[in-house]
Amino acid sequence: MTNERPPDRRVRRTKQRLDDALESLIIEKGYDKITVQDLIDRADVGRSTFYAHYETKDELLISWTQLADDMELHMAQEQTDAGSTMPSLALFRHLGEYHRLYKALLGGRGIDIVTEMIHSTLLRHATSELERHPDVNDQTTIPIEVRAGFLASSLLALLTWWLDNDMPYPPEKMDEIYKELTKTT
Amino acid sequence: MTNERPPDRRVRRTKQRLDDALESLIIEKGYDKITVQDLIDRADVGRSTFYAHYETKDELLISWTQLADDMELHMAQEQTDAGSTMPSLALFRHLGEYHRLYKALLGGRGIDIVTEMIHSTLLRHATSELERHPDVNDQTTIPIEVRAGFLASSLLALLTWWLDNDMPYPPEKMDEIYKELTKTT
DNA sequence: TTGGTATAGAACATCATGTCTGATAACAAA
DNA sequence: TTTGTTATCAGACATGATGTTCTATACCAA
Repeated sequence: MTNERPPDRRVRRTKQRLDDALESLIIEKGYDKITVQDLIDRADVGRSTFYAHYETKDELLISWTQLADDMELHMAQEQTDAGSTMPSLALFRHLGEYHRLYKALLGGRGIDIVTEMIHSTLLRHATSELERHPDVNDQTTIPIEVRAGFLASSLLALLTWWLDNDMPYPPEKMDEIYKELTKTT
Repeated sequence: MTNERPPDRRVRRTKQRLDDALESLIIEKGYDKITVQDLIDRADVGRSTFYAHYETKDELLISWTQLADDMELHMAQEQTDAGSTMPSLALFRHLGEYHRLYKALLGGRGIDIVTEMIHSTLLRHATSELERHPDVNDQTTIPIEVRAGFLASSLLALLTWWLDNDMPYPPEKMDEIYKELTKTT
Protein backbone atom coordinates (compact mmCIF):
# COMPACT_ATOMS: atom_id res chain seq x y z
CA MET A 1 0.00 0.00 0.00
CA THR A 2 1.06 3.56 -0.57
CA ASN A 3 1.31 4.62 3.03
CA GLU A 4 3.64 7.56 2.84
CA ARG A 5 4.08 9.15 6.19
CA PRO A 6 4.13 12.93 5.98
CA PRO A 7 7.30 14.19 7.59
CA ASP A 8 5.61 17.05 9.38
CA ARG A 9 3.85 16.22 12.61
CA ARG A 10 1.32 19.00 12.04
CA VAL A 11 0.20 17.49 8.78
CA ARG A 12 -0.29 14.06 10.28
CA ARG A 13 -2.23 15.57 13.15
CA THR A 14 -4.50 17.56 10.84
CA LYS A 15 -5.24 14.60 8.59
CA GLN A 16 -5.88 12.33 11.53
CA ARG A 17 -8.32 14.82 13.00
CA LEU A 18 -10.15 15.17 9.71
CA ASP A 19 -10.31 11.40 9.25
CA ASP A 20 -11.76 10.97 12.73
CA ALA A 21 -14.23 13.78 12.18
CA LEU A 22 -15.31 12.24 8.91
CA GLU A 23 -15.90 8.81 10.41
CA SER A 24 -17.91 10.06 13.36
CA LEU A 25 -19.95 12.42 11.20
CA ILE A 26 -20.73 9.67 8.70
CA ILE A 27 -22.12 7.50 11.46
CA GLU A 28 -23.98 10.42 12.98
CA LYS A 29 -25.70 12.09 10.06
CA GLY A 30 -24.71 10.32 6.85
CA TYR A 31 -22.12 11.37 4.36
CA ASP A 32 -24.15 13.58 2.03
CA LYS A 33 -25.42 15.80 4.82
CA ILE A 34 -21.90 16.60 5.98
CA THR A 35 -20.60 20.03 5.06
CA VAL A 36 -17.01 21.18 5.01
CA GLN A 37 -17.98 23.43 7.88
CA ASP A 38 -19.10 20.41 9.90
CA LEU A 39 -15.80 18.70 9.26
CA ILE A 40 -13.56 21.58 10.27
CA ASP A 41 -15.70 22.33 13.31
CA ARG A 42 -15.55 18.74 14.50
CA ALA A 43 -11.88 18.41 13.67
CA ASP A 44 -11.18 21.84 15.17
CA VAL A 45 -9.17 22.86 12.16
CA GLY A 46 -9.02 26.12 10.22
CA ARG A 47 -10.96 26.50 7.02
CA SER A 48 -7.94 27.27 4.88
CA THR A 49 -6.17 24.31 6.42
CA PHE A 50 -8.76 21.95 5.03
CA TYR A 51 -8.44 23.35 1.54
CA ALA A 52 -4.68 23.21 1.78
CA HIS A 53 -4.97 19.43 1.85
CA TYR A 54 -8.14 18.58 -0.05
CA GLU A 55 -10.14 20.21 -2.76
CA THR A 56 -13.44 18.59 -1.89
CA LYS A 57 -15.18 16.49 0.68
CA ASP A 58 -14.96 13.54 -1.68
CA GLU A 59 -11.20 13.79 -1.86
CA LEU A 60 -10.99 13.42 1.89
CA LEU A 61 -13.22 10.36 1.71
CA ILE A 62 -11.16 8.76 -1.02
CA SER A 63 -7.87 9.34 0.75
CA TRP A 64 -9.39 7.65 3.75
CA THR A 65 -7.84 4.38 2.74
CA GLN A 66 -8.38 2.42 5.90
CA LEU A 67 -11.41 0.75 4.33
CA ALA A 68 -9.99 -0.51 1.08
CA ASP A 69 -6.95 -1.83 2.86
CA ASP A 70 -9.08 -3.53 5.48
CA MET A 71 -11.16 -5.23 2.85
CA GLU A 72 -8.22 -6.45 0.80
CA LEU A 73 -6.65 -7.81 3.94
CA HIS A 74 -9.65 -9.76 5.11
CA MET A 75 -10.32 -11.04 1.63
CA ALA A 76 -6.82 -12.35 1.17
CA GLN A 77 -7.09 -14.15 4.47
CA GLU A 78 -10.13 -16.26 3.72
CA GLN A 79 -8.98 -17.06 0.24
CA THR A 80 -6.00 -18.72 1.87
CA ASP A 81 -8.02 -20.32 4.63
CA ALA A 82 -10.83 -22.17 2.90
CA GLY A 83 -10.21 -22.05 -0.83
CA SER A 84 -13.55 -20.37 -1.46
CA THR A 85 -14.16 -18.60 -4.71
CA MET A 86 -15.23 -15.47 -2.88
CA PRO A 87 -14.21 -14.47 0.65
CA SER A 88 -17.79 -14.25 1.78
CA LEU A 89 -17.46 -15.60 5.29
CA ALA A 90 -14.62 -13.27 6.23
CA LEU A 91 -16.51 -10.31 4.81
CA PHE A 92 -19.71 -11.05 6.70
CA ARG A 93 -17.68 -11.35 9.86
CA HIS A 94 -15.69 -8.21 9.26
CA LEU A 95 -18.63 -6.03 8.27
CA GLY A 96 -20.63 -7.43 11.16
CA GLU A 97 -17.93 -6.44 13.57
CA TYR A 98 -17.94 -2.82 12.39
CA HIS A 99 -21.59 -2.79 11.40
CA ARG A 100 -22.34 0.72 12.62
CA LEU A 101 -19.80 2.16 10.24
CA TYR A 102 -20.47 -0.16 7.33
CA LYS A 103 -24.19 0.32 7.55
CA ALA A 104 -23.65 4.03 7.04
CA LEU A 105 -21.28 3.31 4.19
CA LEU A 106 -23.25 0.65 2.33
CA GLY A 107 -26.81 0.74 3.63
CA GLY A 108 -29.93 2.22 2.13
CA ARG A 109 -28.47 5.71 2.28
CA GLY A 110 -24.96 4.60 1.53
CA ILE A 111 -22.09 6.36 -0.18
CA ASP A 112 -21.74 5.81 -3.90
CA ILE A 113 -18.00 6.20 -3.93
CA VAL A 114 -17.50 3.63 -1.21
CA THR A 115 -19.97 1.20 -2.71
CA GLU A 116 -18.20 1.43 -6.04
CA MET A 117 -14.84 0.99 -4.40
CA ILE A 118 -15.92 -2.17 -2.61
CA HIS A 119 -17.68 -3.46 -5.70
CA SER A 120 -14.60 -3.02 -7.83
CA THR A 121 -12.52 -4.78 -5.21
CA LEU A 122 -14.91 -7.72 -5.19
CA LEU A 123 -15.02 -7.72 -8.98
CA ARG A 124 -11.26 -7.82 -9.25
CA HIS A 125 -11.17 -10.73 -6.85
CA ALA A 126 -13.87 -12.68 -8.65
CA THR A 127 -12.29 -12.15 -12.05
CA SER A 128 -8.90 -13.41 -10.97
CA GLU A 129 -10.43 -16.41 -9.24
CA LEU A 130 -12.48 -17.38 -12.28
CA GLU A 131 -9.48 -16.98 -14.53
CA ARG A 132 -7.40 -19.13 -12.22
CA HIS A 133 -9.99 -21.93 -12.13
CA PRO A 134 -11.69 -21.76 -15.53
CA ASP A 135 -13.55 -25.02 -15.02
CA VAL A 136 -14.77 -24.58 -11.50
CA ASN A 137 -18.28 -25.07 -12.83
CA ASP A 138 -19.48 -27.10 -15.77
CA GLN A 139 -18.51 -25.36 -18.97
CA THR A 140 -20.95 -22.63 -19.69
CA THR A 141 -21.57 -20.16 -22.45
CA ILE A 142 -21.57 -17.28 -20.01
CA PRO A 143 -18.56 -14.96 -20.42
CA ILE A 144 -16.23 -14.77 -17.45
CA GLU A 145 -16.75 -11.04 -17.30
CA VAL A 146 -20.46 -11.53 -16.73
CA ARG A 147 -20.04 -14.32 -14.23
CA ALA A 148 -17.53 -12.27 -12.23
CA GLY A 149 -19.86 -9.31 -12.21
CA PHE A 150 -22.65 -11.55 -11.02
CA LEU A 151 -20.60 -12.99 -8.17
CA ALA A 152 -19.48 -9.56 -7.03
CA SER A 153 -22.89 -7.91 -7.25
CA SER A 154 -24.65 -10.77 -5.53
CA LEU A 155 -22.26 -10.71 -2.63
CA LEU A 156 -22.50 -6.96 -2.31
CA ALA A 157 -26.30 -7.16 -2.43
CA LEU A 158 -26.38 -9.80 0.29
CA LEU A 159 -23.99 -7.86 2.49
CA THR A 160 -26.01 -4.71 2.07
CA TRP A 161 -29.29 -6.45 2.75
CA TRP A 162 -27.81 -8.07 5.82
CA LEU A 163 -26.64 -4.75 7.27
CA ASP A 164 -29.85 -2.93 6.39
CA ASN A 165 -31.86 -5.61 8.18
CA ASP A 166 -29.71 -5.52 11.31
CA MET A 167 -27.97 -8.81 10.66
CA PRO A 168 -30.81 -11.26 11.33
CA TYR A 169 -28.59 -14.30 10.68
CA PRO A 170 -25.04 -15.15 11.74
CA PRO A 171 -22.20 -14.75 9.24
CA GLU A 172 -21.91 -18.51 8.82
CA LYS A 173 -25.52 -18.80 7.68
CA MET A 174 -25.13 -15.88 5.27
CA ASP A 175 -22.03 -17.50 3.86
CA GLU A 176 -23.96 -20.73 3.22
CA ILE A 177 -26.79 -18.83 1.59
CA TYR A 178 -24.44 -16.96 -0.69
CA LYS A 179 -22.72 -20.13 -1.81
CA GLU A 180 -25.96 -21.95 -2.43
CA LEU A 181 -27.49 -19.09 -4.40
CA THR A 182 -24.44 -18.71 -6.60
CA LYS A 183 -23.60 -22.43 -6.71
CA THR A 184 -20.02 -21.84 -5.71
CA THR A 185 -17.84 -23.51 -3.14
CA MET B 1 -52.37 4.73 -11.63
CA THR B 2 -53.01 8.07 -9.98
CA ASN B 3 -53.05 10.22 -13.07
CA GLU B 4 -55.04 13.19 -11.96
CA ARG B 5 -55.25 15.72 -14.73
CA PRO B 6 -54.83 19.28 -13.48
CA PRO B 7 -57.84 21.31 -14.57
CA ASP B 8 -55.81 24.32 -15.54
CA ARG B 9 -54.12 24.25 -18.91
CA ARG B 10 -51.28 26.45 -17.65
CA VAL B 11 -50.40 23.98 -14.92
CA ARG B 12 -50.30 21.06 -17.31
CA ARG B 13 -48.15 23.04 -19.68
CA THR B 14 -45.70 24.04 -16.95
CA LYS B 15 -45.35 20.52 -15.61
CA GLN B 16 -44.92 19.08 -19.06
CA ARG B 17 -42.18 21.56 -19.84
CA LEU B 18 -40.38 20.78 -16.61
CA ASP B 19 -40.67 17.04 -17.21
CA ASP B 20 -39.24 17.41 -20.70
CA ALA B 21 -36.46 19.66 -19.46
CA LEU B 22 -35.62 17.15 -16.75
CA GLU B 23 -35.41 14.25 -19.15
CA SER B 24 -33.23 16.02 -21.68
CA LEU B 25 -30.95 17.42 -19.00
CA ILE B 26 -30.55 14.02 -17.36
CA ILE B 27 -29.37 12.56 -20.64
CA GLU B 28 -27.17 15.55 -21.33
CA LYS B 29 -25.29 16.14 -18.10
CA GLY B 30 -26.52 13.68 -15.49
CA TYR B 31 -29.01 14.29 -12.75
CA ASP B 32 -26.78 15.49 -9.94
CA LYS B 33 -25.23 18.24 -12.02
CA ILE B 34 -28.62 19.73 -12.85
CA THR B 35 -29.52 22.92 -10.99
CA VAL B 36 -32.93 24.42 -10.58
CA GLN B 37 -31.67 27.25 -12.73
CA ASP B 38 -30.89 24.80 -15.53
CA LEU B 39 -34.37 23.37 -15.31
CA ILE B 40 -36.24 26.65 -15.44
CA ASP B 41 -34.00 27.96 -18.21
CA ARG B 42 -34.55 24.89 -20.34
CA ALA B 43 -38.24 24.78 -19.56
CA ASP B 44 -38.50 28.53 -20.05
CA VAL B 45 -40.42 28.91 -16.83
CA GLY B 46 -40.19 31.50 -14.10
CA ARG B 47 -38.30 30.76 -10.93
CA SER B 48 -41.26 31.29 -8.64
CA THR B 49 -43.32 29.06 -10.90
CA PHE B 50 -41.04 26.12 -10.24
CA TYR B 51 -41.26 26.55 -6.50
CA ALA B 52 -45.01 26.93 -6.72
CA HIS B 53 -45.15 23.27 -7.80
CA TYR B 54 -42.12 21.58 -6.27
CA GLU B 55 -39.98 22.16 -3.24
CA THR B 56 -36.89 20.45 -4.59
CA LYS B 57 -35.36 18.93 -7.67
CA ASP B 58 -35.97 15.49 -6.20
CA GLU B 59 -39.67 16.14 -5.89
CA LEU B 60 -39.88 16.84 -9.60
CA LEU B 61 -38.02 13.61 -10.31
CA ILE B 62 -40.28 11.56 -8.10
CA SER B 63 -43.47 12.98 -9.58
CA TRP B 64 -42.11 12.01 -12.95
CA THR B 65 -43.97 8.75 -12.87
CA GLN B 66 -43.64 7.70 -16.47
CA LEU B 67 -40.82 5.35 -15.54
CA ALA B 68 -42.38 3.36 -12.76
CA ASP B 69 -45.55 2.94 -14.76
CA ASP B 70 -43.61 1.83 -17.82
CA MET B 71 -41.77 -0.78 -15.81
CA GLU B 72 -44.85 -2.20 -14.15
CA LEU B 73 -46.53 -2.42 -17.51
CA HIS B 74 -43.74 -4.29 -19.25
CA MET B 75 -43.27 -6.57 -16.29
CA ALA B 76 -46.88 -7.58 -16.18
CA GLN B 77 -46.77 -8.39 -19.86
CA GLU B 78 -43.98 -10.95 -19.79
CA GLN B 79 -45.26 -12.58 -16.67
CA THR B 80 -48.37 -13.38 -18.63
CA ASP B 81 -46.48 -14.32 -21.77
CA ALA B 82 -43.92 -16.86 -20.72
CA GLY B 83 -44.59 -17.76 -17.12
CA SER B 84 -41.10 -16.70 -16.08
CA THR B 85 -40.34 -16.02 -12.47
CA MET B 86 -38.90 -12.62 -13.35
CA PRO B 87 -39.77 -10.52 -16.42
CA SER B 88 -36.15 -10.40 -17.50
CA LEU B 89 -36.59 -10.63 -21.26
CA ALA B 90 -39.14 -7.84 -21.43
CA LEU B 91 -36.97 -5.66 -19.26
CA PHE B 92 -33.83 -6.15 -21.32
CA ARG B 93 -35.83 -5.31 -24.41
CA HIS B 94 -37.49 -2.27 -22.90
CA LEU B 95 -34.34 -0.81 -21.39
CA GLY B 96 -32.47 -1.52 -24.59
CA GLU B 97 -35.01 0.41 -26.57
CA TYR B 98 -34.62 3.50 -24.39
CA HIS B 99 -31.01 2.84 -23.50
CA ARG B 100 -29.86 6.46 -23.68
CA LEU B 101 -32.26 7.43 -20.95
CA TYR B 102 -31.90 4.31 -18.83
CA LYS B 103 -28.13 4.43 -18.98
CA ALA B 104 -28.27 7.89 -17.41
CA LEU B 105 -30.74 6.64 -14.84
CA LEU B 106 -29.10 3.37 -13.86
CA GLY B 107 -25.53 3.41 -15.13
CA GLY B 108 -22.30 4.02 -13.31
CA ARG B 109 -23.35 7.56 -12.43
CA GLY B 110 -26.99 6.70 -11.97
CA ILE B 111 -29.67 8.21 -9.77
CA ASP B 112 -30.15 6.67 -6.36
CA ILE B 113 -33.83 7.43 -6.18
CA VAL B 114 -34.56 5.82 -9.52
CA THR B 115 -32.39 2.80 -8.82
CA GLU B 116 -34.17 2.26 -5.54
CA MET B 117 -37.56 2.67 -7.18
CA ILE B 118 -36.77 0.05 -9.80
CA HIS B 119 -35.21 -2.25 -7.25
CA SER B 120 -38.25 -2.10 -5.03
CA THR B 121 -40.49 -2.82 -8.01
CA LEU B 122 -38.42 -5.86 -8.91
CA LEU B 123 -38.36 -6.97 -5.30
CA ARG B 124 -42.12 -6.73 -4.98
CA HIS B 125 -42.50 -8.80 -8.10
CA ALA B 126 -40.03 -11.46 -7.00
CA THR B 127 -41.60 -11.77 -3.58
CA SER B 128 -45.10 -12.30 -4.92
CA GLU B 129 -43.86 -14.82 -7.46
CA LEU B 130 -41.99 -16.85 -4.86
CA GLU B 131 -44.97 -16.80 -2.55
CA ARG B 132 -47.23 -17.95 -5.33
CA HIS B 133 -44.94 -20.87 -6.27
CA PRO B 134 -43.33 -21.87 -3.00
CA ASP B 135 -41.78 -25.05 -4.43
CA VAL B 136 -40.49 -23.71 -7.72
CA ASN B 137 -37.07 -24.96 -6.68
CA ASP B 138 -36.05 -27.84 -4.47
CA GLN B 139 -36.89 -27.06 -0.91
CA THR B 140 -34.22 -24.87 0.56
CA THR B 141 -33.40 -23.41 3.91
CA ILE B 142 -33.07 -19.95 2.43
CA PRO B 143 -35.81 -17.54 3.53
CA ILE B 144 -38.06 -16.24 0.78
CA GLU B 145 -37.15 -12.70 1.71
CA VAL B 146 -33.51 -13.41 0.96
CA ARG B 147 -34.19 -15.30 -2.24
CA ALA B 148 -36.41 -12.52 -3.54
CA GLY B 149 -33.77 -9.93 -2.74
CA PHE B 150 -31.24 -12.03 -4.55
CA LEU B 151 -33.38 -12.35 -7.68
CA ALA B 152 -34.11 -8.63 -7.76
CA SER B 153 -30.55 -7.51 -7.12
CA SER B 154 -29.08 -9.94 -9.62
CA LEU B 155 -31.39 -8.78 -12.36
CA LEU B 156 -30.74 -5.14 -11.57
CA ALA B 157 -27.01 -5.77 -11.59
CA LEU B 158 -27.17 -7.53 -14.96
CA LEU B 159 -29.30 -4.79 -16.47
CA THR B 160 -26.96 -2.12 -15.19
CA TRP B 161 -23.86 -3.93 -16.39
CA TRP B 162 -25.46 -4.44 -19.77
CA LEU B 163 -26.25 -0.75 -20.20
CA ASP B 164 -22.87 0.39 -18.89
CA ASN B 165 -21.13 -1.85 -21.39
CA ASP B 166 -23.21 -0.63 -24.32
CA MET B 167 -25.31 -3.77 -24.62
CA PRO B 168 -22.73 -6.22 -26.01
CA TYR B 169 -25.28 -9.06 -26.23
CA PRO B 170 -28.90 -9.18 -27.41
CA PRO B 171 -31.71 -9.20 -24.86
CA GLU B 172 -32.41 -12.88 -25.53
CA LYS B 173 -28.88 -13.88 -24.60
CA MET B 174 -28.98 -11.75 -21.45
CA ASP B 175 -32.25 -13.37 -20.49
CA GLU B 176 -30.70 -16.83 -20.85
CA ILE B 177 -27.71 -15.79 -18.80
CA TYR B 178 -29.88 -14.42 -16.03
CA LYS B 179 -31.93 -17.56 -15.83
CA GLU B 180 -28.91 -19.83 -15.83
CA LEU B 181 -27.13 -17.82 -13.15
CA THR B 182 -30.14 -17.76 -10.88
CA LYS B 183 -31.39 -21.25 -11.80
CA THR B 184 -34.87 -20.02 -12.53
CA THR B 185 -37.17 -20.66 -15.44
C1' DT C 1 -67.57 38.84 -19.24
C1' DT C 2 -65.84 38.15 -14.76
C1' DG C 3 -63.55 36.62 -10.77
C1' DG C 4 -59.89 33.65 -9.69
C1' DT C 5 -55.29 32.05 -10.20
C1' DA C 6 -50.96 30.70 -12.44
C1' DT C 7 -47.19 32.96 -14.14
C1' DA C 8 -43.21 36.27 -14.97
C1' DG C 9 -39.74 39.01 -13.33
C1' DA C 10 -36.97 40.75 -10.09
C1' DA C 11 -35.34 41.67 -5.64
C1' DC C 12 -33.79 39.62 -1.57
C1' DA C 13 -32.00 36.65 2.35
C1' DT C 14 -29.45 32.61 3.28
C1' DC C 15 -26.11 29.17 3.04
C1' DA C 16 -22.21 26.43 1.47
C1' DT C 17 -18.16 26.58 -1.32
C1' DG C 18 -13.75 28.01 -2.38
C1' DT C 19 -9.96 31.78 -2.42
C1' DC C 20 -6.82 34.82 -0.39
C1' DT C 21 -4.39 37.53 3.04
C1' DG C 22 -0.96 38.35 6.78
C1' DA C 23 0.32 37.08 11.33
C1' DT C 24 1.67 33.30 14.29
C1' DA C 25 3.35 29.03 15.87
C1' DA C 26 5.32 24.63 15.06
C1' DC C 27 8.55 22.12 12.70
C1' DA C 28 13.05 19.72 10.79
C1' DA C 29 17.62 20.27 10.19
C1' DA C 30 21.92 22.17 11.29
C1' DT D 1 19.89 26.43 20.31
C1' DT D 2 19.40 28.69 16.25
C1' DT D 3 17.56 29.25 11.66
C1' DG D 4 14.95 29.03 7.65
C1' DT D 5 10.78 26.82 6.26
C1' DT D 6 6.04 25.89 6.28
C1' DA D 7 1.58 24.50 8.26
C1' DT D 8 -1.84 26.67 10.59
C1' DC D 9 -5.22 30.17 12.03
C1' DA D 10 -8.59 33.78 11.67
C1' DG D 11 -11.15 36.39 9.01
C1' DA D 12 -12.61 38.73 4.99
C1' DC D 13 -14.27 38.05 0.59
C1' DA D 14 -16.24 36.46 -4.03
C1' DT D 15 -19.23 33.21 -6.04
C1' DG D 16 -23.09 30.43 -7.01
C1' DA D 17 -27.18 27.91 -5.81
C1' DT D 18 -31.31 27.74 -3.03
C1' DG D 19 -35.58 29.29 -1.56
C1' DT D 20 -38.88 33.36 -0.39
C1' DT D 21 -41.59 37.26 -1.38
C1' DC D 22 -43.70 40.85 -3.98
C1' DT D 23 -46.55 43.06 -7.73
C1' DA D 24 -48.24 43.36 -12.23
C1' DT D 25 -49.87 40.71 -15.96
C1' DA D 26 -51.97 37.27 -18.70
C1' DC D 27 -54.48 33.26 -18.92
C1' DC D 28 -58.16 30.33 -17.56
C1' DA D 29 -62.76 28.07 -16.36
C1' DA D 30 -67.31 28.90 -15.69
